[in-house]
Amino acid sequence: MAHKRSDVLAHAVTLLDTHGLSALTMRRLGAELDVQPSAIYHHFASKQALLAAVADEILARGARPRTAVDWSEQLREVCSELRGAMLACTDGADVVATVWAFGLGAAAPVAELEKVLADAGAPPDLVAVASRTLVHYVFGHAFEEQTARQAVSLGAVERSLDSLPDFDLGLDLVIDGLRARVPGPARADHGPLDARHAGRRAATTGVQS
Amino acid sequence: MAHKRSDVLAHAVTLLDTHGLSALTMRRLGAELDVQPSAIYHHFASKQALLAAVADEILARGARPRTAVDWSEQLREVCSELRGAMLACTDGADVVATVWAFGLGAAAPVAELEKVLADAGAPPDLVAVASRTLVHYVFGHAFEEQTARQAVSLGAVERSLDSLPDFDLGLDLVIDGLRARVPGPARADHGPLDARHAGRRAATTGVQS
DNA sequence: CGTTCAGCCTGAACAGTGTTCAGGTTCCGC
DNA sequence: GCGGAACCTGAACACTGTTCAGGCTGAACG
Repeated sequence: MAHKRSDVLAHAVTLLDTHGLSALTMRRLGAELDVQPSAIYHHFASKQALLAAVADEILARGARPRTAVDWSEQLREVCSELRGAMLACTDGADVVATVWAFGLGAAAPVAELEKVLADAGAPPDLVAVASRTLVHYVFGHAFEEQTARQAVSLGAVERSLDSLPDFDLGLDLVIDGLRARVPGPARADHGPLDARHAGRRAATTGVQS
Repeated sequence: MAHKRSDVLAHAVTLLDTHGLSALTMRRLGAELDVQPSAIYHHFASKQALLAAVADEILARGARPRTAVDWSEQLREVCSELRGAMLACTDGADVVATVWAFGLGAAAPVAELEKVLADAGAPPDLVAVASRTLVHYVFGHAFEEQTARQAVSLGAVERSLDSLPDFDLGLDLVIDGLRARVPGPARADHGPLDARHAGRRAATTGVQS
């Protein structure tokens, strides 16, 4: 029976998650579908196009409902969802970040960040800079965390996972810098920003691995 | 005449700069040296090891003297040098960021950032988080800028280069967020941080391309 | 002088990679 | 029944990083 584009995509995501990016080969994916490698080119113009679709699928699967009203919390929500989606799939950060960097896909989160910032009243320059700064941070952090995690699981290094920099703290660094530049009603009702971290950490770090 | 390891490395960097990362092949590098591809393995254990050496060489070539005394300006100096070094070589950001992400090299800038922050009196957690946040930002920004630049030069997209987010502004975002968390004598003698950007931009953006 | 030995290299091969293409099915709607 | 779209085959092309047995060269040593 013939496969549809969505079947090929689903198998590609499964193969990526179970055996990693290096196993996501046209030949291996073809074998998984009981099909010649060349058959995949009927559904995707190139491997890059396949990977772009995989990246978008990873993001779609990690979607979570939006509840925050404050713009700084909205930024945190988007970044947290992006991070969770990438970490939920083996080599997800690598795939998503690469696809986005080459402008082939994975553009939704950035657009969302831009919208939040624009609605908060940030000037256009700041919207562009801040959304990219945030996304660079999320990509870099997730990629590093995922790389380190699998380096440990492969027994290459015994570097403890707890020593990885805390995601929320770095995010707060950028958001706090942003608060001084966004005119809107930013909720800055916290003290010297110390105690509130420990409380939120467990909640926002929603990784299912 | 026999080549030394430094000769191979120098030719590799030249090849990378003139024809890009995709041209940096063992076979092509061998041809450039009038040598069989396998001969390179006498100097470098693998292509990854070669790339790690190339990344360190790119960083070494971009070294600039340190003059700042204030820790925030020191951070800017290190980040600016890192950015300049990567942008000065074709696909430099890609090579350096990848090598660093896999822990194979390019560790010097991060160590330097950590030292500056520690000397400024930042607590250990913050040192780790902030240095990584900064380096993620610099890598992400440089990679995106370099990718966009060569996409334009190849005629693929007509996206204007001026619309790229400003490097210094994003850096200030992080550093300002940092200022509230570092106890030391941070020079925060500026007003609503508007006019000073335009003045410094031309000076710090030291790209020689 | 001859010998030794490390450093450097050859040339062929291996096991993969993404991609292309002419041709061949299969199945649905008209 | 016919046309045509969707899907697939199987072989090939032009690459990639990497390995390995063997050969060459030049400097140091006795």
